[in-house]
This record gives sequence, C-alpha cells and structure tokens, in this order.
Amino acid sequence: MTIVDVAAAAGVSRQTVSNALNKPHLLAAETLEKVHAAINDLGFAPNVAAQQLRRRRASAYGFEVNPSGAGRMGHILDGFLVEMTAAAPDHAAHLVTFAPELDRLIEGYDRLLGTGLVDGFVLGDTRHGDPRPDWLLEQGVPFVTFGRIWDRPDLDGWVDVDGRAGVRLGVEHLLSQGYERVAWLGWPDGSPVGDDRRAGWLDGLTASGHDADASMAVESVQDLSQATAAAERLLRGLKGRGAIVCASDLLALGAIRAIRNHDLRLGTDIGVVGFDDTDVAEALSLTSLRQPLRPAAEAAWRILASGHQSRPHGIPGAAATDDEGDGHAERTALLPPTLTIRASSTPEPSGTPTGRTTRRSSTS
Amino acid sequence: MTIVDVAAAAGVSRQTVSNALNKPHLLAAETLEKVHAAINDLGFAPNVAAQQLRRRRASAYGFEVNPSGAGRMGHILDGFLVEMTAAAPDHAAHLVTFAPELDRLIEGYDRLLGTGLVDGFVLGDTRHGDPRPDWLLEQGVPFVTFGRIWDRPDLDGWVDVDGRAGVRLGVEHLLSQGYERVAWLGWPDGSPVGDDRRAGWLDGLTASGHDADASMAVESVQDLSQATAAAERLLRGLKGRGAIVCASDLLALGAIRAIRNHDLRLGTDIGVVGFDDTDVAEALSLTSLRQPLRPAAEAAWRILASGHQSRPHGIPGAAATDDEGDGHAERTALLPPTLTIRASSTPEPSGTPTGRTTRRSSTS
DNA sequence: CTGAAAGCGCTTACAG
DNA sequence: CTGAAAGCGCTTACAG
Repeated sequence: MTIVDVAAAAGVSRQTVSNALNKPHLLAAETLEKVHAAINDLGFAPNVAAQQLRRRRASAYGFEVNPSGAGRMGHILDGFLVEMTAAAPDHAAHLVTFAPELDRLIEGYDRLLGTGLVDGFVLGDTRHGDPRPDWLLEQGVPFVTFGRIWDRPDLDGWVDVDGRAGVRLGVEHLLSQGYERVAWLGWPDGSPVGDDRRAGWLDGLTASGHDADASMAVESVQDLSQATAAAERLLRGLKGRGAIVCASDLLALGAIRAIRNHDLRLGTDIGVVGFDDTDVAEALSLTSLRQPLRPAAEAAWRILASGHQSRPHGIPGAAATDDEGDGHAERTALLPPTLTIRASSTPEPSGTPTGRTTRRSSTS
Repeated sequence: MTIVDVAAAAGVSRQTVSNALNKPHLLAAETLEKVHAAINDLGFAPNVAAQQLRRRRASAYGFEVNPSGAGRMGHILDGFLVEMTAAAPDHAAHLVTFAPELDRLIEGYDRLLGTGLVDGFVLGDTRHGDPRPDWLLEQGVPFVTFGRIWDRPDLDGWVDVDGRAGVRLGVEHLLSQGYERVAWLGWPDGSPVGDDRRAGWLDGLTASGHDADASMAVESVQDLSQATAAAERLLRGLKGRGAIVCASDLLALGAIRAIRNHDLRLGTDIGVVGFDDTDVAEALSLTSLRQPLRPAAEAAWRILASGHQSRPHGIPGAAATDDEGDGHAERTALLPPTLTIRASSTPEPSGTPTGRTTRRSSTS
C-alpha cells in the first residue's frame, strides 16, 4: 500500500496526500479531513525507506551496546535504552543498536554512519579518554551523551544524573531519621562519577552542621569482599546509631554483610543507603537512589532534536551551565535522582511496609 | 558518495559496481578486484535506505523492549539483545528497538511493520496466552522467539535454553562434590520455565540413583523473604552435608541468608547453586547456571534467515523435535546452560580461588 | 490551494 | 561478462 492508494481512496492526487502528511497547513481543512479519513480506513503508514532516501536523513540514531555489558554502567544503560526507545515515537525517530568491536570503536561508528542508517548517535558510558566525542564533533555528526563529557567541560549535548545532589539527599534523609553519624563508603579517588558522589556526602554533612573527619570515609573497588572489609573498618568508628551512604548498591551490599557480621541490625542499628536502586536493592530492602531515566531520555531526545553541537562555550574547567538563559534549546540536563526508601534506612519498623516511598530531590 | 563515484574511480559503469556488490560471480576477477579497490579507497558503503526501497525488504527486525523491564526476564533479554546485535552484521541485518504500549501490543507490532522499517521480529518473554505468535503467523510475518512457544508445541522458530538439562548438571555437580542430599528451591507449580527446571532436579537425582522425597522440594515466589523462609524449612531436613539447587539467583540468595541465619557455612556445610549467573551470583561467590546467550543469538539469526514459519508439524502436545534430519535449516534450538562454579558449591576452599571455572553441559 | 516533474541511490531484468 | 532503462515510494520545488 502506498500514497497512491490513499490518494485514490480520498479522491485527490498523490501529492496532496504527501502534503497532508508533511505540510498540512497548505491544505483546505476539508481536503485534509478526507485524506486523514482515507489514511485511517486503509491503515496506511508511509514507507520509511522511501522517506529516508528522499529526505536524505534517517531520523534514526545508533545506540552502542556492549557485549561485555556486565558491571555497573551496563544495567543503567539498558534502562536508558528502553526509555529512549519508548520516547522515540514522539520524535518521529527510532534507534538502531550496534556493537562495534571495542578495539576499533571509531571504525564501528564510521561504518554505521556510512550506510546512512543513522543520522547520529546516543553515547553511554562516557569516560576519561573517550575518543568518540572529539571524532563525532570533527565529523559534524549530531550526538548526545548519557553522562557528562568529563574531558571536555566546554561541550554541551549531554544529559546526566546529579549524583552529588542525590547522595546529599541520602545523607539528609539519614540524619532526619535520627542516625547520628553518617559515613561514606565510596570508590577510590579519581573516577569522576565517584568523586562527584563523594562531594555530595560532604555537602549533606556540612549543610546540616555536621563535620566530617577523614575516618568517616573509606573506599573500596566494586567488589563485595573488599567492600565488606572496608565497611567493617567503618563500623568500629560508628558508635551509637550510625549510618553509611554508599556509591553503589554493591558497596551497600558489602555494608549490609559487615553489619550482619557484627551482629548489628540493618536499619535499626545502622542505616544504609545505596545507589542505582537495582534489583538487589529491592531484594534486600535497601534504600537506594534511583536515576530518573525517563526524564533523562526525554532530555536526550530534545538535545538530539536541537541538532548539532552548539559552539563550544564557557571556560574549560568551569562547570557547564545548565541554562543559557537565551531562549535557545537547552543542550545540557543535570537531573536529580530520587530516593527509594526501604527498611535499611528506617530505625523503627517502617509504617508503610509494602508501599514504596519516593522522595524527589530538590536541586536548589 | 554513491555507487557512481565508485564506478568513476574504478573506471567501470555503475551497474558493474552494483554487480560487484550483489552478484560478484558474474564479474571477471580482474574487474571485481578493481571495484573492490575503489570501494576500499573511498570507504564506500551502500546507502541502506536505497537498498531497502529497491529490494522491498529492510533486512531489519524489531526487538521489543519493555519499560517495566525489571524482574528476572528483563536482564536476560537485555543480554540477548546485545548478543543479537553483535551477531547482526554477519547476517547483513540490524535491529530496531521499539516499545509498544502493553495494552495495545499487537497494534505496536502492526504499526512498526507498516512503516517497512522491519521485515519481522524477535520475541522475548514468551508466555502462556501470548497473542503475538498467532498474529504474526496469520500475517505471514517472520519471527523468532527466545523461549519456547509454550502454547503451541507444533510451531518451530524458537531458541531456548534447556533449563532442565542445566539444573540436572547442577545436581550432578553437587553430588560429585560430596554433598549427600540435594534439595530443590523453586517457583510454585504452573510456570512452564519453573516446572521444566524442577524436572531437571528430579532427573539429576534419579540418574544418580538417589531418590527424592517430596520434603526435599519447597517453593517460593520470586521474593527474598519468602525464599529465605522456604529455604529454612529445607535446612531442617538437610542433615549432614546437604545442598540446595535453586530456580533463580534470587531464590539462591534466600538460601544463602537462611544458611547464615542458622550459623552454617555456605559451601562448606551447605552447597547452593543458582540460575542465570547474574551480578549477584558473582558478588556472592554463588555457583550458578549461565544461559548461553551468544549461541542462542546465532541460532536465532539462522532461524530468521531460514525465512518464514515452516508448516506446523508434529503432534500437538508432543515435544518439538530438535532436528528434522532432512537437511533443512533447523528452526528450533535448545541450548544447554553452562555451570559457573564458585565457592558456594565447593566444600573445601577452592583450589582455584580467582579463576572462574566453566563446565559445559552435555545434552546426550 | 492543487497537480505534473524530477530525483533520492540503489537493484533487477534485459539487450548486447 | 558489461552497459542502458525502469522503478522501488516517497518529497520537494514549480507551475498553475
């Protein structure tokens, strides 16, 4: 079925059908109506390949998926892919997955681009030394990243979750629940995401008039036994009703194991807050920070729709501004996580045992 | 850049370039060589939209992703999507993700199909009462399912993991490690996947000359506290060196908690085997059955390549045969999981503390 | 506001 | 084995 069938059914020419689809304002209301009726009757949908060929754009974006997709970022990216996919129809676009060889990353991007199957890319897992942003910029290819472009603070075109604000929210929640001291279990220095989250811990303490001495922060790589050992060091200093905020749910799992090893009660004696609100958090009744993937996906589509990278701006090293204030589309979005509160941060048995409570972080 | 540019560079006509791409056997070796050289020099890739339009096929398949993607199947499907994506180039195809509204599922499939963006679909999460296979069959649309088509044993076109063989492998492993009794912690009766896995437990026991009395099997829904309680019931009957095989890693996590609650040592006193080899399994040193996603993806692509559903065959109710033995492409694949062995099933501290051991299930 | 023409980049018969 | 022609289903200027 083609546009010609619709034209016949509606009693107009094929060009009029095309206009009804692409430039409806050019048509008489009555004509438009007739065409739409015919389209609905026939269940017509334009052939996308023909549109792509003629328009010389695909309205599609490549989304890299990674076979070694284990580890922390993997799961979050899967969720982000789902939300990007769900929001795609609102932007008359779609996503094509691809899996470049990791030792020929740019070649994989180049190849997909060469087929004309996509106009640009969605990048996840941005990292130090990431070769993709510079290459794409050079090629003039539109893209959006999920995660700040850490090496290039002068670039826009990213969406990210404000881990710092999130962790601060976790600290404030714990203090409000009556835990007297709040410690930090994070990753070793040097990971941009981890350092950002750790800063949120300090923010939360100082904003509440607490002081943080160095003994209240320990670090561990993303490994359960190390995390457990690190948390045990923390417990010795955490007299009275203390709590631990963690950079990830896995680290939080280590904290929980340490608490059990010391015959303490999770929540009642020691509070714990994790990050990412994974299945594990739900299974363990662990309070955890949840990344707002749907808003992030919507922001990412807006950035893609706003087209190419705008001129690099700002002083390198300075924080990218969230709002240019000039009426143009915002090309960065820093979104606050929400806190999913469960028994691990409730000193007394929670009043709402089954209901899940969510509290929105304010980004004042 | 188009085929015309390549033709100019190679000093042939554009049709010859097209032939070099599509019917290389028609060309003189020398000519072919020249064209390939030009293609490489220019980094040419054919425009896919033009190919799709002319060939009247997309060589693309829709992959449904689900916003409520939490839960057990979600993660496995994410991994399957990745492997399908990685294998796609070998079949000159690609995947388009889409997220139909769940209360208008078929409409979502129909709509995507109508755009010509895809030729068919990859279905995950097959279930009782699934409306998709019948509809697709009716439409004559090619598809492959990840998971048997439980309601229609007469249909082929599926790949699945042999949970029954996998669990049997787990049982045999535990017995060989010296655990004297092996119990089952599974899901309530009635889920096809769960019932299949439970049958594997029985297989493993009877094949080794053990008998299974009903008290050695308990069930729990996919919830940690219920699983823990169920495992505790099991522990009372598991005198001596016993073990528990579980239908999922989450149930296994419940078993581990029960073991700790009873002051027993995981592995040393009580062995545990989970299913799916999730992050949690790795974090907890839990031996677990891993689904062979890469072979599954390859089999799925072969099925897609073999085209449409072959005539329904076999007697409904009889098990689908794995091999027609007639030289035709196999349109079903039942793949054995592998066992990732960790400390939870090793009575003595493992000899290879860091190395991960994998044992392949035989499907005799 | 509506209709006839050209063309997006390919592939596939069809003559030579 | 190679070259000229038609056409996949659209959109976009361009006359009327």
